[in-house]
Amino acid sequence: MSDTNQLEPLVRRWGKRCALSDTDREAVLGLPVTRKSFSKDAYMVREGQRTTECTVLVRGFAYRQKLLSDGDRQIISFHIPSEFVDLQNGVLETADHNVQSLNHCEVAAVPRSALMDLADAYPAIRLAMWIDTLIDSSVFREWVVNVGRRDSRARIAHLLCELALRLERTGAGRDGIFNFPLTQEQLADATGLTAVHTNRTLQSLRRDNLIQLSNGTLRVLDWKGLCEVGDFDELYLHQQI
Amino acid sequence: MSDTNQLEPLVRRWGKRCALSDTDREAVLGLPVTRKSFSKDAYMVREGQRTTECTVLVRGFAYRQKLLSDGDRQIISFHIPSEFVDLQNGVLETADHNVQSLNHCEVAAVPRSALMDLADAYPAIRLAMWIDTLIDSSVFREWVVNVGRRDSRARIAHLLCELALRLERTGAGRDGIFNFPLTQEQLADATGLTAVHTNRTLQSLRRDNLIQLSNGTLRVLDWKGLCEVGDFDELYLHQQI
DNA sequence: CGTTAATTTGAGACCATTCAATTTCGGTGG
DNA sequence: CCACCGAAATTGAATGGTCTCAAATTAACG
Repeated sequence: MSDTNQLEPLVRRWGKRCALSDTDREAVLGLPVTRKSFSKDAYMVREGQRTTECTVLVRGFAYRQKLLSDGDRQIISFHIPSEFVDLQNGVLETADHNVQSLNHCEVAAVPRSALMDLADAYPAIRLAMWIDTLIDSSVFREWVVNVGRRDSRARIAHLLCELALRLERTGAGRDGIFNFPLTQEQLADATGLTAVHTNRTLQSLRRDNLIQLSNGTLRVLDWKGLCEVGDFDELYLHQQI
Repeated sequence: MSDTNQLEPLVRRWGKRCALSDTDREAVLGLPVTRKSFSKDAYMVREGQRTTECTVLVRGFAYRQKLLSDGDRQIISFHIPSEFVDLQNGVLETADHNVQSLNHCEVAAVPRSALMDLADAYPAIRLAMWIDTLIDSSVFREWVVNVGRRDSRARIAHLLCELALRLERTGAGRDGIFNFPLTQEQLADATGLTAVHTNRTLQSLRRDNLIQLSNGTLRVLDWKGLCEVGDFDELYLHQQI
C-alpha cells in the first residue's frame, strides 16, 4: 500500500472502461502528485475558489455540497476511492460547489495544468476523463429525479442502492455488506429530508427487512426489494461491465 | 435565416468562450448535419436508446426528463437555441434520459462519429464541447439543490432567474421580457411540485410584483427581488462574460 | 468514564398534495 | 365572426407527508 503509486487505482478503473496502452498508463502514473490527508469534515474544495488542481481520492469517502444562504446544506454526490472528487475543476476556472471529507481521507492532488497537458497529449486518457465527468453528470440528473419526485422511503432506498452498487463494483464490500460511515444527517442532506425524518424512514426500511444499518455498517438484506422501493435502475451509472 | 449555416449560432456561442481559429470555425460549419423539425411535445431522444447522433437546437425550446415507474415525470433541464440537447450522447453509448420538444423545434443532427472525429482533430473545439457538458453538469447540481432544499417560492423564482438570464445572454429577450412557452405543469415537473401548487406559487410571486407571466410571456418586474426570493447566484452558470 | 456526537421518540404545526369543479385561453370549423 | 372545443389556468376544501421543536436514549471517543 505504502510505496505503490497513488494513482494505480485510477488507472485500473479507467483501464476497465477504455483500452489504455502501456504508454497511456505510464503517462498517468508519471503525473506530478501531492499527497494530502484530510481529517473528518475538512474542506477539500471551496465554492468560489480559483481552480488550481484536481483531487483523486485514494482512501476514505468524500462528498460534494452546496450551502444555501440560510445555512441549509444539500449534498450533491458521494465519492469513493479511485474517483476524482473535482475533475471539472481541471477545465472550469472557478469551483461552483464545496467538497468535504466524510471521514479521514488520503488523496492525490494533481496540478490542473499537468492534467490538461496529459489530456491534450493522450486521446485515450482524455476520453476516460470526459467519460468520468459525463457519468458524474448522469448521476446528478438521477439525483434531481430522486429529490424532485420520490417520497422519503424511495429517496433513501435509491441512495442506498447507488452507493451499495458502486462500492460493490470497486471491491469495497461483499455479500451486500459495506463499510458505511454516513451519518443520518448526511443521508438527510443528500436526500433533501430532515435528519429526524430520515431516521424514521430508515426504521421503516429496517422493519421491512430490506436493510440493516448500524455501527457504520450497511447490510443489504433484500437487494431486489430495495431496488423496488427505490425505483432503482442502474442504467444511469453507465457501468459497462 | 434560410440558407445560412444551421451551426452558425453554435460557433458564435463557442467563440465567445474559447478563441476559435478560422480553421476551427470552418471545421464545425463543415460538419455533416441533418435538419429535422419536431412538433410540440415530440420525443427527440429516448432513454435506453443507443446513441447515434447529437442534436443542436436551432429554433424552439426543448427539455430533458426522466419518467418514474409510477408515471411521474421530472424535468431535468431546459434548452434554448444554439445549445446541444444531448452532447453527452457523443461519448456515452446509451441515452440515460429522454429529450422532448417544448414547442415546434428546428434542430441540426450531427452524427456521433463525425462529432467525435472533430473533437479529436481540433483541441479548441474539443475544449468547447467539454465545457458545454461541464456547465450542463453544474446546472444539474444547482437543480439538485433547488428541488432538494428550497421551498416552492424559491424553487420557482430560481428557475425563472436561470431561464431569464440564459435567454437574455443569448439575445432572446430584452428589458426582462421573454417569450416563455412553458406551461405550469412543466414548471411543476421541473421543480418537483404539483401543477396546482405551482399555480398558487406563481400567484404569490405576481402578488409581490416580482413577475408577470401570461400568454406565453414572462416579464421580470423586479430582478433583484426575484434573485433574493430564489436564492439565485449565477456563478453556477459559468458565464465568463 | 466522562463528554460530545449521533440516534431515537413524541406531539403538534405546516407546507404541499389530492381530488374535483370551475373559469379562462387558444385554436378551429361552420 | 361567432360557436365550439380541448388544453391550460384557477379555485376550494380536505388530507397527508414531512417538518419543527424538544427531550431522552444510545453510541463513539479521548
